[in-house]
Amino acid sequence: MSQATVARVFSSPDKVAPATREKVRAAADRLGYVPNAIARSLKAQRTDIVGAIVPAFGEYWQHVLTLFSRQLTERRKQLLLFSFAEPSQVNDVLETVARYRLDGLIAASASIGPAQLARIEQLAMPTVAFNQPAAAGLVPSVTVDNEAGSQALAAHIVDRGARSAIFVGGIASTSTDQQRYRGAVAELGTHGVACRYVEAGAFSYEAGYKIAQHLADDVDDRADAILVGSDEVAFGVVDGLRERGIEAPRDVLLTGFDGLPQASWVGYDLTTLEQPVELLVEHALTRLLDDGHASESTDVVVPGTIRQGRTTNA
Amino acid sequence: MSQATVARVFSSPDKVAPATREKVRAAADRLGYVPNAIARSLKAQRTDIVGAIVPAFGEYWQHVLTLFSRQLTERRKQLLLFSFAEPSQVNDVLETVARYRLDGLIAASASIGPAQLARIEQLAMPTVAFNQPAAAGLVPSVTVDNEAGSQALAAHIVDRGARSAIFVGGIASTSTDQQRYRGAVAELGTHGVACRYVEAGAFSYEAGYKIAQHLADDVDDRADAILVGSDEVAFGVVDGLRERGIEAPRDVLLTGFDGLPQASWVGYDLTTLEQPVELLVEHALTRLLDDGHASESTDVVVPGTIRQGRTTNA
DNA sequence: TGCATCGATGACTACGTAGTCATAAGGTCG
DNA sequence: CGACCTTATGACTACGTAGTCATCGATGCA
Repeated sequence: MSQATVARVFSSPDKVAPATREKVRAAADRLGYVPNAIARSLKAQRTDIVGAIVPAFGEYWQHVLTLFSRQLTERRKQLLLFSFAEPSQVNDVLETVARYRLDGLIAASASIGPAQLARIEQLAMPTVAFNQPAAAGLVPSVTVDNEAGSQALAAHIVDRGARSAIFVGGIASTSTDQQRYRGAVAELGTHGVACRYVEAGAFSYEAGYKIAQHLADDVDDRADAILVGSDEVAFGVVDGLRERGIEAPRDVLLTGFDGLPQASWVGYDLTTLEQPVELLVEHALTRLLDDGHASESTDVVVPGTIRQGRTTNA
Repeated sequence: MSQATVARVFSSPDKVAPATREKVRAAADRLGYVPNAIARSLKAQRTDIVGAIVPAFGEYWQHVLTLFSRQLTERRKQLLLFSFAEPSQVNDVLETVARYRLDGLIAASASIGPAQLARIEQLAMPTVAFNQPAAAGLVPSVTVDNEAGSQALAAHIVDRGARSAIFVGGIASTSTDQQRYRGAVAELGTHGVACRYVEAGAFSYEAGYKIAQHLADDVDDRADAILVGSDEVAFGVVDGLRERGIEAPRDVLLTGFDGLPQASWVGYDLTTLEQPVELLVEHALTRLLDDGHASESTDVVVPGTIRQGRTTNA
């Protein structure tokens, strides 16, 4: 047996005579031999690994990651996770990413700014920005239609009789927040409904909970409807308002954004814009792995659908 | 400049004269050179990557994974994710795992049976079974103290006046279910309280929701308390019962197990056994990466603490 | 029987790094 | 000022694979 034959048995078995193949297989079993993917990657210049740069927190990202992992497994690829707790860590993370010659990179975080995107560009690694509108034009991107989604939600609450509204965002400087707010304002404007922006300070349950109590205490400034920029924050808002005796939809109409599984939980039953996450992930991976030619438009925007929950049942 | 000098600049900079170092750095910047981690791994027989085999579903695993990723990032290691939707996929996954020469492997799923653990053993890869009691003795493991936790919860509800109880598990054949049920039965037994086991059929919100409605409809078989084997199922149970007009703690005492973030959300405010997940993860990684000598006991069991929520506020 | 063809296999090499050893340049001290 | 030591650098090799090319035996056909 030569090393070459063994290699063939594991990489292109049909090029080896069946008898030899079996002998090699048996010997491998006996000796506990397993092909070395590292060496294979070095030689083949292909790792079968896709990297993902994501924030270390947040229900939404956990949910998305799970889907990426599932779909990658189906394609016989692995997911290498690069998570970061602080935006300041992103640069370090990028340098680490650069060292692994990944087959593709998923950039999923508002903390990845233009400078970082430029660095990614340099790496000459197939990249997709996932739900990060600010990256559009700089890097191929796949995004849910934030503006249209927000417009739909706004139209929905106007339809339910809202004459005043507040938009609760997570972090004002993020492009998702801006797009979602803009969509809401645009639609509400055509109906003569004003909409103030309020910043919760984070994309977290706790931030939503706190800001809701402030809103509740500020009696001068009640609104018919509260549009929350993301589901996780919305859950906090729902609970914070409840704490003050304000219940949706009785006292206020309330919507989220994202369509997390928990939004369907009966305890919240939130009206929200459901992202077609499976589809988004599929688009992202197609773009990353199958494409090659940038023939099609590099920025994909996929519409979401309204999930009608109890919180806007007038 | 020789290749050797360049290598030194990136792996042990202090062995290179400052002037040379800067020249190399500058040239690298100019040419876009980045060290190749794949080649490095091949040579060094060390990948700086830790693998994790986890189910593709479930809030709990998402939560744990996030923590692993965070702690690994601090140790300058990466997390390579191997997720599977069906238990039948585990064998395939294991073969893939074997090919990557990982620095360590986290086996976290009840679907990894003795046969699979034996295979893992063969790989001669540092391994830790995470919250998978059945692996104890076969592979080093880190687990929360399921029995003691369940006992504590049982004592708690007895203290709150429960005279009858039901245990709602996810999947009866899993070792976590069994340990948690056993703990409950043991403690309740000493107080003369019977405790039936009911299987939800999955570790999911939906399973809990459905089983709760069955329980509610079975009027002959009401109990003072329901001990649910995991938080995610418990959320479903809470909502399923509410749907039938049964509210905790008014009509029944209710507890979960795990201590997910959502348990603290005011909407549920669940009494549950909080796992010290940070600590568990730390133990797991220490065992995996720092240890080397199996001097200390290989099976670590860490106690949890009760989180007192509204659902047992008699 | 001789020649062309084809399938199976082996020898060899490159992928990019890190460690070993050798070598050259500079510095110290008697 | 020379023997010795230190520091910086280069040449070389192995890690385990896959692809290229060469080799060899068998088969088919005239």
